[in-house]
Order: sequence, then structure tokens, then C-alpha cells
Amino acid sequence: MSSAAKDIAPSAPKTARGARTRARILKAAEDTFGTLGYHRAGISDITRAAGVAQGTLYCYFSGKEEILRELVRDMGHKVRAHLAASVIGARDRLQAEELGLRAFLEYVSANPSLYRVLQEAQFVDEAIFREYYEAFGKGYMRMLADATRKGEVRPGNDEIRVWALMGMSNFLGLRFALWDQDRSFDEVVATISDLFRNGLALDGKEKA
Amino acid sequence: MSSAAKDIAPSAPKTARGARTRARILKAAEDTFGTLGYHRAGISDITRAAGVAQGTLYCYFSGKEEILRELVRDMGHKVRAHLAASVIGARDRLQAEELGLRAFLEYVSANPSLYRVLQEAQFVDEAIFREYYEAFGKGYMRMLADATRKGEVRPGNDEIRVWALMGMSNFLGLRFALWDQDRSFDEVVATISDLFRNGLALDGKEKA
DNA sequence: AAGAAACCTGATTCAGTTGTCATATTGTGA
DNA sequence: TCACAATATGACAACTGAATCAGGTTTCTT
Repeated sequence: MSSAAKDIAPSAPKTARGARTRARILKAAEDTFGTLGYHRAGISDITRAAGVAQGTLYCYFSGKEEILRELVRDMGHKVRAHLAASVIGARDRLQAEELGLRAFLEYVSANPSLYRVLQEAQFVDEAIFREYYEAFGKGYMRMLADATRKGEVRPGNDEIRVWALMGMSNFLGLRFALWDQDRSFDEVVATISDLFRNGLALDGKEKA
Repeated sequence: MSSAAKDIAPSAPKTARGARTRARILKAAEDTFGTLGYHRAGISDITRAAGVAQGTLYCYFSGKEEILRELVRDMGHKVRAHLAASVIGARDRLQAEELGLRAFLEYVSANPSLYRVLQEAQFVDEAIFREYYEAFGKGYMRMLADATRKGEVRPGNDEIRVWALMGMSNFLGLRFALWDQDRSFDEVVATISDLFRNGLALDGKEKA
């Protein structure tokens, strides 16, 4: 598993052609992992989809796991960029939550493979999975803390809240963006927004 | 993969000894999947842990996947029983949520293997994973609807809410019961309870 | 156009896995 | 005690799929 020469990543491509091939392999892996799952997908499935020979894959990646790691990193960048852009211009934190949730659902819907890959990474390389959510959570916590300072959000334990919020998004994405789109994103966002603004309980706030 | 005789499950044990052996294998599989993960765990790892020969496993299960399915069903029963028991005597829905969340965190903490197995089942046999959450969600929705009728909970889309709530529990379990217990369950429960009672926003309810 | 560097090939190797089956053991009812 | 049915064994045949590498092809530079 760690035979010295196995773990070091092959050199990066030096020409445009190489970069193109590497990118083709990555895209093919995303599709293949997305439809077949990481374990069912063989190297030969990926290289066939990419239209290259088996050995070519090892010019750019040390193996299957490194491809997965690369894809998770990719997903991290893309999701964060998409959400950050979606939230620009939000009036307050609550509206930012609405915009962010909608953007997340849209992202999952448009990139089902990457989303699946991320979830599966949990069981292939837990470290990179945690890294993703801890990075995500850190930024999220900062935003909540800011919002609390501005008086938009009740004070509370933001670390716990952030994990709760990420869990919500995760399951809503799974159910309403990946599995069945039988509820409009509007309806999902509205329901969660109501939870954030008013809680679940019918009786009023303890302190207004 | 589906060679006719492969899918039919071997007959159930006819004697107490057989039942005992079957149970030993199941427990060993739970532990082995829990520590190594489903894919890294080999049949030989399971049978070694159970103290039986390789062939014995095939007396009771058609293969690795069937063991996983059995474990997920098991987890479903146990979690539901544990939560149902924990919620008895709750004054209202909000208190039931508190009790239920705490019971869930305790269950995960006490049964990390089963929890991991459930999550991993998503990528081995998605149907049984969905089955678990849809069954869970159905009961949950009924309880929310009852609570709404009693005036304990704001009216809203309970299907969406339930998936959000399950997602919260799932991530809180992962982070604070499975990975690091650096927050007491009390603190987690209190934070989420505050969210349910008062929302995230500082300003008051739209309708009291 | 020659030479060099980067890139690509794919049959083959090989470590590891599952599932089988002929045989042995155990327990039970008559 | 004997017969026989259920249970258990474990060596191994058959298979899988990741990774290799010796050699071929393309592209770039001068």
C-alpha cells in the first residue's frame, strides 16, 4: 500500500497536450465515479471513458485514490465559489442563508457526480472529507459570528449550529436535488427560511 | 454477479446452534465493517473475527452484500426502538425533539459501527439506504403533523422539515458523537433546542 | 530534418478476493 | 446405539482489477 514510489504523485504535465489529457481523465473519472460509484468503477472504465490507455492514467496520477482526492478538492473550490457568488448582495444573514441554500441545491442538481464523489470520499479517505467540511464550516462560522455582532442572529454556539446547518443542506440536497426533484427549490428554501426566522415552535420567542 | 443461485438466500438456521453461529457472524461483520469499512473488509476478516471457517458464512448469507443489508435492517429497528423509548413522557413536541436528539447521539456514540455501516450502505445498495430514511421520515412526519394539530408546532411543509431535521441529527452525530466528543451532548441539545424554539433570527416572530 | 523530450500504449503480471465442495463433525429422535 | 440431518470445515479453483514497463508516437526546438 505504501511502497515508497507508490505515493509520490507523477510529475505535472509539461505541455498543453498533457494538461488536456489530464483534464480529460479527471472529467471521465468524475462521470464514472458518479454513475458507477468509486468501488465499482475500474481504472479501465475511466480510461475507456477518457479515450486513453490504462498506462496514461499513471502518467498523471499515482492511482485511483489520488483522483478521488483531486475531485474532492475540485468540488470544494467550485462549491465555495458558487456559494460565495450567490450570497453577494444579501441584505442580511437570513437572506444570505436563503440564497446560499438555493445555490447549493442548484449546484448539486447540476453536478450530481461531484456531490456523490464527495460523499463517498468519507469511506475512502476520511481525512480529505473532514478537511472539506472543516474548511467549509470555518468560513460559515465566521459569517455567523459577524451576523451575531451585527445583531442579525441570536447569540449561540456557532460551531454546533454550523454542523447542524451543513447537515440540513446535505440531506436536502440528497433528497430534493439528487434523488427526486418533486419539490421546487422555492418551497424548500421557504420552509427552511421559516425555520430560521421563526423556529419550529408556535409560541413566541423567549426574548425579543 | 447474479448467477441465478447466487441471489437466493441460504435457508434460515434450523437449530439453536445455527442461529447462534449466524448471530456471531453478524456481530463480527458489524465490528469488521465498522473498523475497516465495507470494502476493505474481506470475507476472511469477518469469518476470522467470528471464529468460523469461510464456508460457514455461505451457509447463512449469500454474500457480503446480504450481510450489509441485514445490518442496516438491524440498525433501523434498534434506532427506532431506542428513540421511541426515549421520547415517551415528553410534554410536547419540542421536548420530544430534545430527548430524541440526545438519544440519537447516545446511540451513535454507543454503536459507532452500525452508524458507519448505515452511511456506507448508501454506496453499496442505495435502495436499502433510502428505505431506512423513508421509513424513519414517515414516522417523523406523522409526529410533526400531530404536533401541529395540537398547536405545538407552526404549520409548514413537514416532508421538507423532516429531511432537514434528519440531516441535522446525522451531521451532529458524525461530528460530536463519532469524530470528537469535544462538546457535551447537553450543549448540542441546548443549541438545537434554542433553534427550534426561537429560530436563528434575533427579531421576533411574524405571527405569535 | 534530425534529435530530444514529452506523451501514450495495452498486454501482461500479480496480489488479493470470493465462492465452492467434498468431507468431517455434531446433535437428536427413535 | 444407530441413522440421518443440520452444521461446519478449509483448501483451492476461478476470478478480479490495479499497476507495470518496454517500446511506440507525437510535438517541439534548433
